[in-house]
Amino acid sequence: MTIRLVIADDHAMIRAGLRLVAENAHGIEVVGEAADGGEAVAVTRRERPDVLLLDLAMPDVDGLEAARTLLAGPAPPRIVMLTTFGSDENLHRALRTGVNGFLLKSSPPEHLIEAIRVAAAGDGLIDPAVTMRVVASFAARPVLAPPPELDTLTERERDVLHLLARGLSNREIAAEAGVGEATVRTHVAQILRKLGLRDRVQAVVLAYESGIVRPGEP
Amino acid sequence: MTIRLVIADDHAMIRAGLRLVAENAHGIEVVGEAADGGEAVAVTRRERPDVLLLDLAMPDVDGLEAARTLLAGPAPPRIVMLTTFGSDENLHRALRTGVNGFLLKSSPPEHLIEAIRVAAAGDGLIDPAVTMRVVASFAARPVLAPPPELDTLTERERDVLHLLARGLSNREIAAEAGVGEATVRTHVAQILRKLGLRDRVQAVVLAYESGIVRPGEP
DNA sequence: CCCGGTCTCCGCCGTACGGCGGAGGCGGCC
DNA sequence: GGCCGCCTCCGCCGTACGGCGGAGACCGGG
Repeated sequence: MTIRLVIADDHAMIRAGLRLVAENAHGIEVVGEAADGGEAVAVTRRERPDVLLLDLAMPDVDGLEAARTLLAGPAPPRIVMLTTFGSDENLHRALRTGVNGFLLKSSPPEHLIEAIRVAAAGDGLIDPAVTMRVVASFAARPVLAPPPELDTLTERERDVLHLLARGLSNREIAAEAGVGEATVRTHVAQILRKLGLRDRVQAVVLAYESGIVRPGEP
Repeated sequence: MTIRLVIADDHAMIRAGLRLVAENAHGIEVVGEAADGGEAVAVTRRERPDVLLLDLAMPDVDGLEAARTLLAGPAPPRIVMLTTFGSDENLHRALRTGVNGFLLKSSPPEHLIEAIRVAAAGDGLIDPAVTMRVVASFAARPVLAPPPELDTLTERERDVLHLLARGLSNREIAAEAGVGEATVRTHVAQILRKLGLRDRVQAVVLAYESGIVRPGEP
């Protein structure tokens, strides 16, 4: 079960180098090449490789665009994104498309082989040189700036705050929590008082900013 | 320039195994061991290793707590977090503390050696088996799925939405945007109508969920 | 030229919200 | 037993909010 690989890069020289590295490894077979994003999509759809090695910056249709197109389509390949410079922009956008690998061209060839094998298995590999930036994007957000007197809230009040932060009205919160609307009013008032907020809108903002609720976590 | 390593794990057997693996590699010297988080902090502060290999789940003070303590202190070590089970909770919390490595115990020993070397160099390595979950946590936050009719908002309406999402009242938005309160009311009403929302609270929620505003980005 | 969209404002009106004070029940703690 | 915190509710009241309809000004395009 050799890994079928397509290489996409706008520089013929680089393609040749990548091909050499890939073919030198056991169990990897290069089944196609492409010089821009459009070709990459076409060749990938024709050859159906296990893994697509995709340069990020290419003329015409770039790697990101090609990745988006392929990953949105049927039976997408595993994609290892390759780039010269690991800017935050590139990194984040690549990760958002859902690639299985993100490598700098400055990485040693073994990393490339490893990334291809990892991607073929459905796992993922991020270049160690940029991994800490990914980590930082987690650390930057949250919880390091601990919610001020948030632990002064009682359990019930935290419940209400969670529902509040979903955009529910007092009536809906009451229904959800199985209590009366008057009770919810009391809780909300208490929350606002304890946290020094003016209204429920500010409570929602605080909930997101403090990490009590996170985008995409229902 | 050998890498000085401290190993922290509550199971003596595991510690012995990790020590064997580490000492079998060239350029790594084990200078200390710890059986819980408290010890890990103490030994690390005494030995000042380049890298601390830290089990996540330990009695008393766990690995996360130890990592937080050390990373908040002076001259923190590079930390490689080790865990049996790569739950999302563990992963996210570890990354938030700012560790340089996150490895599952099911990984091959070479990965461990690689992670230690990478961490010592100040870079980072995330276990390929969980990397796609990290990637997914980027993909989950869209920009890829921008709420459909969000682009139907006019520029002014988007301005107002941004201010709205900061928790401002109509009056404050008016002052901030340099228009009358009545105008803001019109814009807000229009925003709610276009996006099919009931009130400003839901607008704030949508703003965060859709990535129009992000926690920590004023 | 007139039409459509945007931005700016106005008034009216019903309502959800938030502040205030108060009350009863229940459990833990001294 | 007494105290205190939490949870549960109630009423009163002022206000910010949101829906509705309308208006004038500007600007671009058909």
